[in-house]
Amino acid sequence: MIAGTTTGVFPVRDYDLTTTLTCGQAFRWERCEGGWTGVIGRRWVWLHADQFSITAETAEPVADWGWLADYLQLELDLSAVLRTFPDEAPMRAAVAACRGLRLLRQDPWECVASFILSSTKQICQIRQIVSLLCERYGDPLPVLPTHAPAHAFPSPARLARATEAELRACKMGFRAPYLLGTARTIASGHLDLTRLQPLSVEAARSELMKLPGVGRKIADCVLLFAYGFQPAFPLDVWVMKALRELYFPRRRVSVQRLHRFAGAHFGPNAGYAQQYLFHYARVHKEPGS
DNA sequence: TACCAGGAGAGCG
DNA sequence: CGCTCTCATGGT
Repeated sequence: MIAGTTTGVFPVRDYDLTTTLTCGQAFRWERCEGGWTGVIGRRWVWLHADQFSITAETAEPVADWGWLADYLQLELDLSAVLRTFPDEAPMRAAVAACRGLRLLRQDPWECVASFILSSTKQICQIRQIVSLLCERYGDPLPVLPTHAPAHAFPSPARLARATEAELRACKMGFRAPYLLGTARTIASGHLDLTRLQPLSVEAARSELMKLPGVGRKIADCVLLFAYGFQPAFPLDVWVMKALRELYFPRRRVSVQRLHRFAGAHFGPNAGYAQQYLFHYARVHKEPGS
């Protein structure tokens, strides 16, 4: 006898589901009937939230909701994280603008593959590419009646069997050989993403940067969004611009110096602070999504 | 139209 | 080293 239910209700505080799912850390969530549909691992799920709880509906009975609690980081005390941010005007403004923003805990392979596709792409385009990739190479998943078909994120082995031309047809352009090379490296067992968690952040970063198409920035995204390494501080064009304007006005500052500043200035949850600065910069300077 | 987008890697001096 | 150029594609 299998105990299980297709509906889970989880009490939360300070959790803005919409901001969390759309702030540029994950690329697969779609608006649906006042909530969001997406895929976590090999499970399709429909999420909706009110002020006090998040409700999840799945297509198949769930006996243990740990996978969802882990992905959404439901047990994290956000206020404790925010208290570690430096007490200063820029961070107060960012926190005020991003109330309830959380960091997810994503699958490392999906995260590294997605961010390889992210380089010099707008978030809406990354979403399109990832969507095409899943549609064409991901296994179909059961969904609730009346919902659109859903697919798992394609495995490294599946993408390793594709050709560069086939991947380019998913509109990823020059990123195709990077994704293919990384898929083949993972599929061959030459690099095992499941063995990075115990490493130091520096060691884990240098492992990730062995993958083609993965430099410092993408490695830091994976360290932060998939493994939860808080010293990881992805420095993209938005965050660099924000740091320069907020902390180094009218001065020329190298990327290396920005990294050193971030590591020293933002405290034990620097990665979290980074995502607040990223989203703050985008919502205040970008008219569209 | 010109410029930009959650960059990385190769080639240069 | 650090700098510049290229890579593909689509949005603004």
